[in-house]
Amino acid sequence: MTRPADGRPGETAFLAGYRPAGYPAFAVAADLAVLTIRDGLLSVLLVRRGDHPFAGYLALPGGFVRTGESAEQAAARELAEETGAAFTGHLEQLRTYSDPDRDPRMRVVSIAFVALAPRLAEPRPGGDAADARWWPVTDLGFDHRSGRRPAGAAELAFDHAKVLGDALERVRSKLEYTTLAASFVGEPFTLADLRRVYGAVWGSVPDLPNFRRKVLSTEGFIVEQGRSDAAAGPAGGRPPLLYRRGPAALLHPPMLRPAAR
Amino acid sequence: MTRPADGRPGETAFLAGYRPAGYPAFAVAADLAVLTIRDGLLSVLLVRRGDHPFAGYLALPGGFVRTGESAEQAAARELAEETGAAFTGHLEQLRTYSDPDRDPRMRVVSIAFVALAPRLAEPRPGGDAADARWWPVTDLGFDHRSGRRPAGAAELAFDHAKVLGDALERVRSKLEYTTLAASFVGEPFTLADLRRVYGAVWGSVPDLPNFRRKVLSTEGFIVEQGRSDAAAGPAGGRPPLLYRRGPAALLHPPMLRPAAR
DNA sequence: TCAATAGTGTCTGTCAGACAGTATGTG
DNA sequence: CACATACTGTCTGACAGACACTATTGA
Repeated sequence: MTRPADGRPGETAFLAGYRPAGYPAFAVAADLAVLTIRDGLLSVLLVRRGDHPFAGYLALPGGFVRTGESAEQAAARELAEETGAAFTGHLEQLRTYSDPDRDPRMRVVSIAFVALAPRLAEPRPGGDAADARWWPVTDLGFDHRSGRRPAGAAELAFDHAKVLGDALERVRSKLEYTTLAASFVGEPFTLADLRRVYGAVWGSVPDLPNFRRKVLSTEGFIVEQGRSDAAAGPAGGRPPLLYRRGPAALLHPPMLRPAAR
Repeated sequence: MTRPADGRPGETAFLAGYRPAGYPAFAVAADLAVLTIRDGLLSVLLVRRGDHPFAGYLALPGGFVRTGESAEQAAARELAEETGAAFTGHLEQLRTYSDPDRDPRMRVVSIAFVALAPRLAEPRPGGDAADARWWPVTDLGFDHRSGRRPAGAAELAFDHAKVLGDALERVRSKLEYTTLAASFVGEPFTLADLRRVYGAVWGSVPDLPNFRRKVLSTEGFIVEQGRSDAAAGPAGGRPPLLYRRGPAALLHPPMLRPAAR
């Protein structure tokens, strides 16, 4: 992106003599809303904080951005530390939270990320987290509509309740116009698996025939992978066709969530 | 958002003894992509940099976030400084750019914003900007589709070409599912004015009868304000009805840009 | 044969694309 | 009157909602 300063006359000399001055110093954190579907419930990975501030509170995993790495790299690093393996799912920037008093210790700007993953192994504790585990977002007081929470819901540390609310709304709306739902299921998956993702995220499952028609008619959303050999349900039933994620990223036209209409 | 530490046992004492240590210090900037429609062209406010680094290059206006203010407050302050008056249009966070070498002086994280405004008075120079003026984005090599630019287009300072490309894509897509287009026109406006906004942002004007039907049938998008008394065009013609922005923020279902289908 | 899960066909209403037509102003 | 701009009516096809139906498995 940025060309070397040598291409710009006089700049190298300027930089050699440059001393930063007069700008307030900030710590910069990368915080993660890691979402997955567990037992049909949209769930988020939270850590129980062991140290002040907000000792004992639930918090989004995260950490400070280091010298020499971007916020995206920091987020990927945190994610790998938290889950114990290189992360291969979907990771995107959400937004940045910069209220002056959002951290009582000092001035910290938090660049928040959303990560979507198929059901992962149980997380292992890392950093200053006393423990880390999955929480169904409904257990935290988040509904499927607004992302706002009733008074009395479990309090999260810092402004993480707002961050998580924004993350949920981002995901709910991205299911409408992208193929992101497929990031929530392990491969290969069935159409019923994929439909359950929409049910968990939106709070209501789309009508099955219409859902099939939409997904199958969207070129490149999913790719058929053959029929499972011997994978009928526990109580019998026709074995489903299996699919993998396709190359398409966008849905045109979008699939609007039921309540929105 | 954050409750006072007094509600959390032991934290006040912890904070009294706390000394920040071990975290890299960053400068945090708020940079602005201020967009408007001028002479039917989507245009962005750019400053010509007077000082190193990138002396002589075009850049997005912006500045460092100060102690005690959020990035949003910093953006609003910069905007007011740049335009010479309190800003009343639409201002939203775009995303944060944090590549380690995006600024050759030091580590600077840039929180970028998009501002939309009706045609403003000519900007007045401020800060380290040698001068500030409006540039049609097509003159900068941005097309109406991808936001990516051909090699050889006028170079912008830092990573601002990427920021501006992201801003343009944000606006193009937000016109689809929000009523944001009305932020680009001064009140009162005509339906033809509003339609020209879509034309300028998308690169092709929507079909007029269909556009009218969509806009007028979306409750709360615009509010009729009576007919202009004596405002026929220079060559005559029927005087148009006048409108103001309505309370609705979202379009359901969305109005998709022509090329997308 | 039954229960259970997978998958299909089809009617209907809504809405966007296309475009021909009407209304109301100025010179 | 011509002309320019504003505005309306309507046909059509694409597609989503709703829901009744068929298919294939295990017990």
